[in-house]
Amino acid sequence: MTPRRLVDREFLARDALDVAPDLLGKLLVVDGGAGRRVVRIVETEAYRGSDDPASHSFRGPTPRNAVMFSPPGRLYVYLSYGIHHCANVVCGDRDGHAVLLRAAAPLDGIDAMRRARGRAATRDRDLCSGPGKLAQALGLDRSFDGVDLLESSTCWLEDDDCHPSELVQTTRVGISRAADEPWRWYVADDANVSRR
DNA sequence: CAGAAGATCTGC
DNA sequence: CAGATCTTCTGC
Repeated sequence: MTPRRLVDREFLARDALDVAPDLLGKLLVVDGGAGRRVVRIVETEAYRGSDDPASHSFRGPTPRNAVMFSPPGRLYVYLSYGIHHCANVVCGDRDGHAVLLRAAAPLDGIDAMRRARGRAATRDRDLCSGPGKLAQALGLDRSFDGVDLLESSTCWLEDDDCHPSELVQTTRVGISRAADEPWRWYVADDANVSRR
């Protein structure tokens, strides 16, 4: 059994543009009531505060996005379209930067993920192949907003020295403003990436 | 205070 | 391809 190495604060205290590609291949672990669930991150997007009209933090702090302006390493979780939750890792230096976790490969606790996802999830690659699916599979909701991934015993990021061979950089999904910025990254040829 | 938009997903 | 579903923010 290899020792667990957490993604550290310094790693996350950088521009979202640097953190987003570097989070590919890292492990996200949720150890809650439904048992231990582990996924490997395969798709991310950078959101860049006041430099990014598509970011929730573009116009400064509000009650909803307050966590985005806290120190790096917190989870920012919001409700999307009144139905789905989306989970982000706050990064940068209290400047509203965050990385949206868009897709992941299920590694452990797959039964729990399938139960959480319900009827639509038949194949493993349908469990976490989108931000809403990922949050649902892992049970991440608004109650996780503000959780410190470096201090929590329920939710954290691990580095097990997995380095994806080839990354693809392209434009972000589902936004209307700053739609041309190439701030989305995913692992090439990974079956769990959204919209394939 | 009303209205519109929204970092999505699913089933038809 | 449209409906689900509701919170948040903006403009009047």
